[in-house]
Amino acid sequence: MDTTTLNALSEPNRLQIVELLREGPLTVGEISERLQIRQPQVSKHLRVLSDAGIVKVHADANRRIYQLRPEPFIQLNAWLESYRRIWEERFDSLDDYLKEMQEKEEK
Amino acid sequence: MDTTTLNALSEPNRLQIVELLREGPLTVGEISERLQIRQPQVSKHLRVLSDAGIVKVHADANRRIYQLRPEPFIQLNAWLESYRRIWEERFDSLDDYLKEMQEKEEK
DNA sequence: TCACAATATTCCTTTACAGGAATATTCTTA
DNA sequence: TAAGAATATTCCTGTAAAGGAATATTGTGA
Repeated sequence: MDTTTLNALSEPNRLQIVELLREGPLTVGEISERLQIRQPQVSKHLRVLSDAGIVKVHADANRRIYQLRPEPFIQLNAWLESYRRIWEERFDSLDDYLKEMQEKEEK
Repeated sequence: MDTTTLNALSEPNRLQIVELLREGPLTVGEISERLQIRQPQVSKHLRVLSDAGIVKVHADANRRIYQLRPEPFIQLNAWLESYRRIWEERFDSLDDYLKEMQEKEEK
């Protein structure tokens, strides 16, 4: 797992943009209006999201339509899978660790 | 979704620590050694992870055993769920958007 | 071609935060 | 109780990055 996706999503305004785009593609102006963020900042955030591969652009006249790309989410999901055992695990792994420590000390 | 979890995970060294802890609980010293990061930095990163609720500590003599907490991962997974339709969706949502735009202009 | 609309970029300032080094704290054991 | 582990904290410095304001760019339609 590389941190570019997480990093891009960790900025509050950027996360808001992503959550908004979850409902469907939007123009820069629409995003700016809906979120009450000035247009230049929206463009900058979209740039970061685009560089991270989280959104893609489609030119339509002099508008730019932004939409989410599925890949990073699929990737994130795959990464999370490897942690699934942590919350499905019935036994307390801390006990295991302490037992191990004890065994080492007995040697 | 709040950004504290994402923010904590977006730092490369911190992510490494989390990935290491995925295998089981570890001491500060063990983390420091395994990842070749100086102890004070490890402690600092663990502090951030702890504040974010990603890890919990268990005192054992003068050692501190850190281990992952499941909650943030469960939460992250739930959040990701809401994006699942994006990558499972068969139809191209961009086309829908363009059609909507066209309809609006015809009015 | 010109004026305007939509978007991107640049420059500046401020703030958050990571790492280094040193030191403080806490616990154990001899 | 003193010394030494293991860990946490503090202070400092450098750097990345976010927001504001202004401006550049690109495309459209008259």
